[in-house]
Amino acid sequence: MKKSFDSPWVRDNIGDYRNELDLLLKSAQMRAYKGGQPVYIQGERSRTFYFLLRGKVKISIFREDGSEKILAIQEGNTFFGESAAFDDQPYFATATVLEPSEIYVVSRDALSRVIRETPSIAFMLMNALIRKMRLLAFQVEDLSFLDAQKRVVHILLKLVHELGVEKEDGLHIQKRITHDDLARLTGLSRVTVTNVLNYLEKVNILKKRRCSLTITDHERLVNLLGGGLSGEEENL
DNA sequence: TCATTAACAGCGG
DNA sequence: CCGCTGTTAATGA
Repeated sequence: MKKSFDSPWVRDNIGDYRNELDLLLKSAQMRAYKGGQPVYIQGERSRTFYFLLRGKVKISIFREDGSEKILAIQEGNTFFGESAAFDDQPYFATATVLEPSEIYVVSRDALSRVIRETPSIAFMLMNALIRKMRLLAFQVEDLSFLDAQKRVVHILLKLVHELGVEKEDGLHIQKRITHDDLARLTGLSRVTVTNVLNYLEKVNILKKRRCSLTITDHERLVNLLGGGLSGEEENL
């Protein structure tokens, strides 16, 4: 078994389905989006879904008071809004473009047409959907069972696994991530995230600069998470 | 006890 | 100037 490192930072949904993707995108329309624009909003009904070719999109759930739970941050070669391809329920989340992006718009009708000719296109989408389902399930697990410190530790492990780069002083997370981002990803308050990060720095597990983190002692970070997570590898 | 909200000050790009 | 961070006080489960 592998550790549950599926990161909310989603970077490729395609895998071995290059040909299927090309066929699908032939019947899609490309649009350019500026940063800050919404692609769709929670509650909207639509018969179109999206493929992010290049750029960055945030998928999140907002409440009336403005608080936000980030479900995923997606970069190039990923699908989003897939629910609209399959049923008539409104979108359950909001998709916001974070930087200038090129996005293909695919209609449900076009999808069912190309699936009839090339059924493996359906498997491509199922593959993307299952990966997101797993990602969401792991977030539900953390929200249900982990305390604040472990939630921060786990998101750090996921991010470092997905985005980590070896540096002289440790594993560096090569993305601009604020304490606020971590709070919205983990369902914690910013104060709590800052406190945990300060503690981890005090005990020499990581170094932080503004918007940047370096893990200097990965092993002890893993130990802080402790056992008990499903899918976690046993080292006997 | 642990975490949250609100508020504010200092830092720095 | 504005966004990010560190910190405190008050409040709640």
